[in-house]
Amino acid sequence: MSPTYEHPRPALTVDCVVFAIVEEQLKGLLIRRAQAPFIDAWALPGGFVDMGEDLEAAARRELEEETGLADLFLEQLYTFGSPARDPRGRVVSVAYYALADLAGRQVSAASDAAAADWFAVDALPELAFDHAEIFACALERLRGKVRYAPLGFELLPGQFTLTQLQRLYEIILGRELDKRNFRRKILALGPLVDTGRTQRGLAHRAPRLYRFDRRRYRQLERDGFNFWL
Amino acid sequence: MSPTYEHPRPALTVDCVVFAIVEEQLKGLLIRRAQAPFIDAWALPGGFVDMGEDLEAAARRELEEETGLADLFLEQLYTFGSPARDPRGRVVSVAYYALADLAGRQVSAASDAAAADWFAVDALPELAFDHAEIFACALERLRGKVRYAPLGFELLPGQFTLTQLQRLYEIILGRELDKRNFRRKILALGPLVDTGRTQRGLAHRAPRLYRFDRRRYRQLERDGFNFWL
DNA sequence: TCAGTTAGTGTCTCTATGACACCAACGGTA
DNA sequence: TACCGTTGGTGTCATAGAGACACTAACTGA
Repeated sequence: MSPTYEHPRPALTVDCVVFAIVEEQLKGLLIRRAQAPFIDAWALPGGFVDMGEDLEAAARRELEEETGLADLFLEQLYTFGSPARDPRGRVVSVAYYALADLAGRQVSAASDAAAADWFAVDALPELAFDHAEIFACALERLRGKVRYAPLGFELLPGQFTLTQLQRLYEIILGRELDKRNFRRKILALGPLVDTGRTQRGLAHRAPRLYRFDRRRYRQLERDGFNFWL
Repeated sequence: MSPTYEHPRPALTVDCVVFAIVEEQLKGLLIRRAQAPFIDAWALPGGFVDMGEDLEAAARRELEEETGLADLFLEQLYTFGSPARDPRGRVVSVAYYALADLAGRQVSAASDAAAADWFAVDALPELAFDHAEIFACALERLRGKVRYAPLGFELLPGQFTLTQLQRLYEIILGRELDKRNFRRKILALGPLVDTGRTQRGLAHRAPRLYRFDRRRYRQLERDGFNFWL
């Protein structure tokens, strides 16, 4: 009844919730808006999707433009489309969440952003649009999915110690875990391999470095097994 | 840099994957398209989102217009936005999946659909656009989520027997379950309550009827517990 | 070399899961 | 009305997984 080209169209944006472990806390990345509406307010990095551009590509582009971060783990979260969510008019936003390993990456405000900074997930400032809702949705997803999918490794550098890994899970899940039980279980899963290297240079006993073997994980996944904590 | 109104806009649609148990099989609902492109091809029910209309509302509207089904459990699935997924131009589609209890509902083709029918999920015809991919995504989600969320009950009428419930899980998961273990576990969870009624009129012993108590389930969920099979 | 701190390891108990077989109750039919 | 066929409903035992728990080893810096 209604050919495509006649239909009135909502505008389409992408928004990204980026998580990282910073200073022993789970934090999210926000930018300070340099434009109206909500000028000077904190918001999620994101922006309009270009014609001919894939949604995920748009999310990656906006993320890099506004924060300098590239090549992160990125997954679609949910699409927010309440008619009144943007004062400029009808704007539908496809939200993504991303995980960054903190290993010395520097975030740099750029493009439409006047500043970019990390905020503890339970101490966010007021956010523009419905971004608080999007953020909450992403956090819930992360906390839920980390229990049955190997997301945690995306927040660590390629090689890491078991203590780091355990701390990471404790931070995300918000409760303490038993060291011996944690190690027993996580090593029994299989895809964690000892690199043979140790981390020297710290005061105290040098811990072994492990890495996560994605090939082995995919194999186990196919055989149908149960993750996890 | 780019005010909303100047930005070129993709068209926005919703598509729905509707599941039900029909003739002891998990089936999905498809419509036969009455319009170009893909005229006469089987496709998912769906269509363009109106300006000012919420996304979920659009999904429900299209579903009712094209199949006559209303008031189903409906949840957002994923948003598909490859630039080339629609030959008419850039069309982004927000996909939903729905669960219908088969209790005598009749589907009726209407509006843009020339016909509507149920197909076993492992014996689908060729589908229009990228609808085969959307369908596969929905099926994977259903099979995954049914194991840790009480989706199964949405596929049954308000009162049901434990045998029906067990059959349902066997059909979705594709494997047989032990009757005694199934009952032990599912009753131990709590939110399943005996209505005191039995289903009479069949040949053979009259089974008890149970219902799923959502209030009680939400309570357990808050206390943080682990579902499930 | 010693003090301080983190890394790394095994056992036991309890709970959850999976395998397994029989009697009960109803309707239909002879 | 009795009996046959079919589905409904129940308990135990053996095994595996999860959680609680404390000490020794190894490194750095003073």
